[in-house]
Amino acid sequence: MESNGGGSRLVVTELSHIKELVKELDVHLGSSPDLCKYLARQIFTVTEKSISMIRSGHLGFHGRKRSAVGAGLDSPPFSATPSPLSGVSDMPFMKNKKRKTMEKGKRQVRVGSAGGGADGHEDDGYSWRKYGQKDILGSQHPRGYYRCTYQKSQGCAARKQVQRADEDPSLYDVIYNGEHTCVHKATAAAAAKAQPGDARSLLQSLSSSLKVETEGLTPKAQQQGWGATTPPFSFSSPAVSGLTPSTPESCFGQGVSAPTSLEPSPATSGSNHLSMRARCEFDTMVSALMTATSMPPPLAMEETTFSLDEIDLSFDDFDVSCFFAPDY
DNA sequence: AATATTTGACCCCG
DNA sequence: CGGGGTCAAATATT
Repeated sequence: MESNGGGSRLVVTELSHIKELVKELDVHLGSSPDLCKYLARQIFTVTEKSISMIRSGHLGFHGRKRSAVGAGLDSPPFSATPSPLSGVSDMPFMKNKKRKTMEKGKRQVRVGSAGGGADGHEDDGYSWRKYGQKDILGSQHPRGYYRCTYQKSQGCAARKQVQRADEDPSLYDVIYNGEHTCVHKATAAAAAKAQPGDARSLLQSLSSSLKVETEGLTPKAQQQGWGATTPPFSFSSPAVSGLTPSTPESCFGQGVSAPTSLEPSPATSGSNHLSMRARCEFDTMVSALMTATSMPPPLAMEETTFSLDEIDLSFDDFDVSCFFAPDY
């Protein structure tokens, strides 16, 4: 449906936006440990790099494989700013409306529903549980109230409100309230402050985040957990396989549970975005890993440099292995 | 049986 | 008092 030219431009636009979001995150994150800031900066850097890569045509877009991105997996574990997908506009909407200074700690975004399912809105990467719905005065559509699924198990206080826009039913206004304290966000924290020697947890975080990226694309194996089916990404490393996560589920409440259909939606501009993002995440995590473990002695990466093509490949095979050479 | 959603009641605040 | 956010019992789903 889309030409490659327009596609890449779209990607650039998209990434630029992510860049903006990250910038904002960097600001809003003033209350969090500066390590998070560091991570945010990393993401920013990588994003920029990616953009320049695309600009220089370094990566020809093989517009193959319409990986259904209908359910936009997004918001990397360490991103406190949920950024659903395509239509995220920070809030330049709400024109001459009586802007009621939003309380601090709230973030509002408008997202498009694209292929998020005939009824539902976009999946932002977290799993939510609806706890209420209310008709709002002056609004045609009711407002839904959600809280993080892990509020009970992990005390995650994140909440959000979703309301369909009156003007354009294909858009939703989402107000996020509170930060995620569940593993998803904890992933970042873990990555940031992991002490040397705690590399295994980092690797786990990494793999879990990559898993999140992949999950929505898995035609089969949409089962959660690692055991049963082939994990989206397998990490071959004595250090890791050695400890064999007792119960990955208990370690991190597994990633997205994409309630939205995995139907092969037209995938307007999907795969590339995803690939890019997966790569960005990977890079970020890797650098965090290296930093946290003080690169030199602990871990030495061997094949951590899989390119976009390889990642894309993984979407086909679901069998990409990363070899972390533990020299100890 | 365990979990998620629906929906009216309840509560707080302007 | 009334709007909007949350609770929780009843249902629906898995």
